Amino acid sequence: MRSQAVEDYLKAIYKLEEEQQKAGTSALADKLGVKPSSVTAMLKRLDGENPKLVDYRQHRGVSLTSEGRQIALEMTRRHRLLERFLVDVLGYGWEEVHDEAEQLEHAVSPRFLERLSDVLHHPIVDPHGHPIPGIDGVLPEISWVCLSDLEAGERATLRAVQREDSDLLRFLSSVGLTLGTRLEVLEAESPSGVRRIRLAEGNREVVALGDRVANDLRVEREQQER
Amino acid sequence: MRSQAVEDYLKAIYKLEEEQQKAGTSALADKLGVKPSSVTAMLKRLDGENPKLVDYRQHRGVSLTSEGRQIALEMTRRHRLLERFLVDVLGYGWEEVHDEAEQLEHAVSPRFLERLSDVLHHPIVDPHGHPIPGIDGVLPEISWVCLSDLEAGERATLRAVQREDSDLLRFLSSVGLTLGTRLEVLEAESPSGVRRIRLAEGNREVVALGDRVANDLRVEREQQER
DNA sequence: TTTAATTTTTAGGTCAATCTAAATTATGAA
DNA sequence: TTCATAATTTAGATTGACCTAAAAATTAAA
Repeated sequence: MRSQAVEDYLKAIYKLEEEQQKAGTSALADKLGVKPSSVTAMLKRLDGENPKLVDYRQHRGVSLTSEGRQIALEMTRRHRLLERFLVDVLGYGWEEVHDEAEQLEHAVSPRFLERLSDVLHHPIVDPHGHPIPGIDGVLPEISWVCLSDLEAGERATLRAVQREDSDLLRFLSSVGLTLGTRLEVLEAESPSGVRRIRLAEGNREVVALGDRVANDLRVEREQQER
Repeated sequence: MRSQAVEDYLKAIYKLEEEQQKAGTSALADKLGVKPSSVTAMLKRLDGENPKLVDYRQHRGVSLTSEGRQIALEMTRRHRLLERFLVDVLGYGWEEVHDEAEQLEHAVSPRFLERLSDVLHHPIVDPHGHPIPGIDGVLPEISWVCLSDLEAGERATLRAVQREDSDLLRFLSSVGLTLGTRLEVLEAESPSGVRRIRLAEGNREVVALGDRVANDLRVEREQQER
């Protein structure tokens, strides 16, 4: 129990719950890169074991028990602190850290992690802007909105990217859209699905973004001056 | 292939070869904490697979092929660099690092390791004084001798401790015998198996050491002044 | 509401890494 | 050299995590 596989399943269920998609067998299979039949088998195990880590009912999906959520949050803390370490100390790019952290998160001890958190001065977000759960499993509250919620003319600061996709991340870096960058929405919400924004600093480049991407970018709204 | 288990077996065989004990089935079983029958099974696999990682003949022990040694050296590099990191960056004590590194060494990528080596300024010994193999698998040549090779009256500097034993390491720290400490041999080679040395710095404490321990401490001889 | 399509589960297998118990092979002391 | 002891290997099982193919349940469309 508490094998690497178990940790991965709990994390995947947690992520689906977070995205408020209901965690079904095949959604999980997809995330984990295994066949649905394997998922069914594992869910039965996790439901039937002591301690019970998930609530699973046939054909009805699965959810985490509080023990299960506890572990998922711990894994998330590990993952995100490790990503910070990779970027801040080892000089990785933000698009390169995911897979490495994915491996390391299963290997580090609680001891290691707390030392690391000290050395990094207890960061509250990872390199993509995702909040890092505390040791107590509490997520810092952060009130950012989707870039797609902004109207034309609004200004905001890029705070997070909700996708682990190194091509996207590389693209964002290449146009100067890194965390903390201020921007202004030129055109929002068009039927074509294309938005246009302008960087408020540096080269003031204009960037076109698809609607899916606009949905994955989280920004901090700026006070509207009038 | 190249599972955690495989990496552990190769490392264990390497260590036995290094200590010039012949690598027999049960010596390996001991080191690895498994039953001899499991070792036999694994050795057959490692011998029969492509690439062939060990030379194994029934009842006759096992040795590493150059591919096998290559991997064992890589694991050793990982282990020792990670130990340095734990001590130098995370502030672990030298007696606390072994188990943590044991886990991490299987999880870090080559990329990670080279970045780490950069950040640590390419150390050539781990916190216990053991040489760290280069990326090319070459061990830095170091000419240290056993403390037990010294005659009474000789002076030397402690350079390495050849045992992963946290009680021993804690003891050494507690009497001030850390790496780099200068010392003088007061009594050597007595039939009782007890040696007495004096620290050449600080409190100049006199320490009694058993013969097994004296064998595990490596020192750099000082030029005899006369 | 009936059926077709999709999703999920069951049944039965594989593979790596371990185990126990029994059989075999080596070794060393008399 | 012989035989008892110790070391090693074989045989056969187990466990976790996965698979494929077939069966069953759910969902959505006609």
